[in-house]
Amino acid sequence: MASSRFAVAVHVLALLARAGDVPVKSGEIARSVNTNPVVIRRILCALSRARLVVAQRGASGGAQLARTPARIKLSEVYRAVECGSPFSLHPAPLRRCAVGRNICAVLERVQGEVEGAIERALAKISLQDVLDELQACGAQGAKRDR
Amino acid sequence: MASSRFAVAVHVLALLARAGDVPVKSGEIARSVNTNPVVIRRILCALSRARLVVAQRGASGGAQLARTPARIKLSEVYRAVECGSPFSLHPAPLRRCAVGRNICAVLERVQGEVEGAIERALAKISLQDVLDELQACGAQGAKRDR
DNA sequence: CCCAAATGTAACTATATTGGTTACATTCTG
DNA sequence: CAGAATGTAACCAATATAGTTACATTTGGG
Repeated sequence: MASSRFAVAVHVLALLARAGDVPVKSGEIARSVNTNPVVIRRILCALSRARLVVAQRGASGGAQLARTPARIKLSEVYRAVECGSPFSLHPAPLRRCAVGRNICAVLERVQGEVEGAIERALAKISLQDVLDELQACGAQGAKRDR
Repeated sequence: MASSRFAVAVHVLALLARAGDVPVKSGEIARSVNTNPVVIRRILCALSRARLVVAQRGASGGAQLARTPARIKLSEVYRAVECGSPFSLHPAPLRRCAVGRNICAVLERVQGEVEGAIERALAKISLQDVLDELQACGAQGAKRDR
């Protein structure tokens, strides 16, 4: 089961970007994503640990981007909220078999190649690129909603 | 939860490669992988549908590679047994929000980039490469076990 | 020609992950 | 200091995965 945390995280960051420097509350974000505020806070928490957003507690708190959208790469977002590899190794192959004994070492290298490929693909895309595409997609879109 | 089907599939194919043209039974494979024969048969079934192996039913049946190891790319194996994307889109963002309305289209493109990157990374590795690395890893390894 | 052995597959179970929800301690601001 | 927000724990439902049993189907050998 692939998680949707990355998708939600990008959605969240896009909303924060459009809000500029006014802090956005988890409840508002949750409405746009169409989920529960706690789910959003969990994502925000991960993004905050990764230094991509800053959250302010207390009354009139909320979250803002920690950097300009051009300086946030999707690879950082991915690392912040997903586990990394699209497949895992099998637990305990038979050690008294030439294949079973060594296959995991080989597969770990393959796993490394794949993770690197994902990382590089996502490093090419910035949050600003996402905003630009959103703008292009929604050329018909209203400006004055949130 | 990332599945281990790809890892098991590569393990299975390596065993078939080493068996040459003698058919290997799911039970024998299961012993090396250290799992249940049905789990192996499920993987073999997917690999068979992808035309990577041929299975023979009935007494003295079993599975063999459908091609030489050099002509089997790990990208084909991955496609045969895994679902594709390491992340999924979130179900139903709010359509009356400029971001919510268009984010999924943008994310689908990102998803495409990532899937392409995985595909290309795995297309560079053949089953023969895996066999060579197994050999290198297990240079100390016995030849006469299965 | 049948029987043993193998695949293909359905059905069920246990376990883990994910996302949704409630609840609440903590931390701010006005 | 009161209200509002985050951070987080605890729980639940839904789903995916892998393991297991069971069995219909197929096939080759005696």
